[in-house]
Amino acid sequence: MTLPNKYSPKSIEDKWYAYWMEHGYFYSKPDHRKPYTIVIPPPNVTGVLHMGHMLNNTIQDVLIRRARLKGLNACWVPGTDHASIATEAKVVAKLKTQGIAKADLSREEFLNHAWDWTDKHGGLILEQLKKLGASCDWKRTKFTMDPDMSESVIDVFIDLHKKGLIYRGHRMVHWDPEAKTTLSDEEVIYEEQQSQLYHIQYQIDGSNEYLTIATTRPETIFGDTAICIHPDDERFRHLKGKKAIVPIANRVIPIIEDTYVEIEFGTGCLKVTPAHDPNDKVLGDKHKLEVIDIFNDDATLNSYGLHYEGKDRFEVRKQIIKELTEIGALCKSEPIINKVGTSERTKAIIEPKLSHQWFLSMSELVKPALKAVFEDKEIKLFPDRFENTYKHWLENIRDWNISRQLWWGQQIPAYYYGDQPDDFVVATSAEAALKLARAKSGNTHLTTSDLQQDQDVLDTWFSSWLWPISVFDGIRNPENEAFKYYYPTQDLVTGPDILFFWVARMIFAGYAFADQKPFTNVYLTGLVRDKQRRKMSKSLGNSPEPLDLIDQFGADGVRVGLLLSAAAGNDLMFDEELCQQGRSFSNKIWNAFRLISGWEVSETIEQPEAARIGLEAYNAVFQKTLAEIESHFEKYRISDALMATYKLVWDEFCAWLLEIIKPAFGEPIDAKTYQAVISALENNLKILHPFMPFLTEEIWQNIEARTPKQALIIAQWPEIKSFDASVISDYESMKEVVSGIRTIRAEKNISFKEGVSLHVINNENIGKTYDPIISKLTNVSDISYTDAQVSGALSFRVKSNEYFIPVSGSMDIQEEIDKLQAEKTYLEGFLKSVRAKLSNEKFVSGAPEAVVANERQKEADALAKLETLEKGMLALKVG
RNA sequence: GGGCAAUUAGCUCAGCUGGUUCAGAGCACCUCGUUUACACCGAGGGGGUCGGGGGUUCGAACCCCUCAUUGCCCACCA
Repeated sequence: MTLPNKYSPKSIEDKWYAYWMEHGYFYSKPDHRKPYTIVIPPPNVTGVLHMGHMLNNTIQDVLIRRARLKGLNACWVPGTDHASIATEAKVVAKLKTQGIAKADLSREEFLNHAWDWTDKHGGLILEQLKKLGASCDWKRTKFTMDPDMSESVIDVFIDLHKKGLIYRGHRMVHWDPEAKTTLSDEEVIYEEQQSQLYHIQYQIDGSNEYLTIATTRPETIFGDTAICIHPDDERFRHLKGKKAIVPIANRVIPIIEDTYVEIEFGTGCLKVTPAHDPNDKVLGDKHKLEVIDIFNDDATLNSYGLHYEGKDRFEVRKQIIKELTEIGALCKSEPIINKVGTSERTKAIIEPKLSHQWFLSMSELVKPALKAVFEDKEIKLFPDRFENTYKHWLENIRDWNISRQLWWGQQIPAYYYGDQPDDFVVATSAEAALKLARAKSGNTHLTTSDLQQDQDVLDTWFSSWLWPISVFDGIRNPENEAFKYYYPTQDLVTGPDILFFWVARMIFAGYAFADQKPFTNVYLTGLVRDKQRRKMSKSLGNSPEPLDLIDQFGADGVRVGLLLSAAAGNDLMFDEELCQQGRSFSNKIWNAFRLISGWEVSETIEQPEAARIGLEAYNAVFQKTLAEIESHFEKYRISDALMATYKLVWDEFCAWLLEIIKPAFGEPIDAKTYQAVISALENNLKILHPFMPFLTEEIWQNIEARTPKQALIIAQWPEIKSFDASVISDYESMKEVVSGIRTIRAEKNISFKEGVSLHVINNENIGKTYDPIISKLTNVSDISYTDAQVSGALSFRVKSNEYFIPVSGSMDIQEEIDKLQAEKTYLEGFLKSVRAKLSNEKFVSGAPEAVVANERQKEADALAKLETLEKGMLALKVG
């Protein structure tokens, strides 16, 4: 069998993914094993894969594959989210290109378009995840608008309404004039912007005096229903109880007093617009002011805007400034930096708007979620600093506006039967609603045609907060086997940007509807940024196409590249070079396998001593590393786990072990060594598999023919065994010796082909165990032990041992002496500092015994080495 | 305005409970190398007063104070 000298992932990846699917390794059903469950953060159904998905799904796949290898019943539930506002916006935009306006469609027609779009594009992202190697249980794929999922949402709504936690309220909410819907507090992003603060004069009614207010929103003067001053403000004392005239509108409004006004800010006078500012609304309620809403749903002015009716708010701002200037009402304007709320989805500037909306009361739901993290500690966040953020948000939470003026989503199951705000009932169907409505109204003549279902849908997050429960049908059918087995799930992997939107709310839902936490560990990834720390975005064009990367570097290479520098919670500065490193690593492993597979095995030759010792030492190193990897995984330090694996395979396995056991060119290898190295390779493939599933399966299946039951994906994680630390420490000393010899060869340009001899003054009394390895790796023809300095030789020291390599011809004695002198100077300094510590009474008495003993050991070692050095220098000078 | 975090080699970051992991890793860089797995390689090498200042301690990258810079989250000041 001849293998290509480069690993080529393309055909191999598709082959093994198909094989895994064919044999159902991803599928999970309840059995006697312990479950290990992850639910995917469902991407938007019409979304495409971006680097953030790549990172966070790679991590999930690593966790799932590792769990599978460790013998757990691993179940990774995939799915998609209907993403109400985002999807609806896309559908509206698409219809627009076809010349169709949403307003011209009935709800039903629009939803047909939306479903068409979903069927056409939906799930594309899941297909992309397969290219990455994601081992999801595809049979369990869910969509947040699957009939059973929607039913769960409605059930929960009705339940919460019954409990009085969901209520309808007339409140000031965030209005997105572009999507024409309200948004929750979390969906509003505040952005700083450069604005103007306009000073506008209002005439005092029945006087020639003027009063000046300051505002950033002059277009809202049409909604003014008062002017507010501070009761202690001397400047305006004489205006108490008077009225002012709104310019242009020429309406007369009262001048009120409230301590809310900052005397220092602006002019100390505030215009009050209760319909369009949350603070003004509070003032308005307090002082019983009139509320004048001047905007249409798209933020154009309505009839209250007089001659500006029908014009957009920002257009009106420009024009009204002009008009105010012309009539002399504008005294000045000054630049000011303020924050404006924008819609997370449409980027439109939010308009505060008073309207009837549905709210979910949060104060009770929050309690168990705080307890779970801070008292019972049954949910952990990684990194834990996010727990602070979580706490702060939970403790300051306000009621959740869950209604959206959209069509794409679960329609609110409220049915109106009359004109009063209270004339509605909540029920699963119109029929059920009718019964309730008749009972509530006392009107037995009501028919379904008298009922009008609420036109709004629920916030997307009102369905995704149920995700870990509803994917197992735990809302509708809490006693079902799957739910009882898989819930609560173990790990959740997601970005910190949806900590509030999703993670916290899932915790609320878990305790509220399943009486249990939804998951135990939350791993928060960082954001993927580009080299210049910019966020990756379509508009910047700095986001690589994930599938192209996979094409170029292989899925394994990309996975490794992403994980190498992705500590939990840390942003990832993505650079294709990382993927290159991943690809190189794939290639390195591939070639290690090529080397081994090319060996001819002989049953008759004996195992060389070097191989025996090398394997023994390597196995100890493997065990040590395995323990480190376990510890990294326990702390969710995934990139550290990968790095430990990387070094084990590249350095310990390839660079040291394979070189040690490698038979001479054309010679066969003994069977014993071969078996051992195959077994070592297999163990490596197992620990590599979570990171690099395709390559490892390919090599695994190439080592020997395997039945489907023997596939690597379902193999057993290597057993953890104890190891002898002294073996490792001697092995490390050996490496230093090898390195010393190599340095001399490199410095003196002695070719590897040219054999050299090595003389050792064995002060350390190290056994000769490793001599065969030293000989083999450095082409040392003979090693002799001596007590005396060797003249005409270059030397180096490992611990207090001294090593000499005689060189033919002359050598630069002075250079050697200088080298020794430099080592000596360093060592003397070191010794001085160690002794300073040891002669310090407080250190000796204060520090733990082990630390003091350690310092004494350092002192002894340094002294021994110094002696060696001095002897060496003397010999050089004499010689 | 409040809170959280970060600042260690050219870059990205480890450094977990203050002391044998104590100044590290990977990449990049420099020199050398067609040795029979791999140049997506090998061998060797250079490079940091651990952001500044102060303190606690026998001992500080690590704890405390302070300043600076950066990032993130939260907050209704027109």
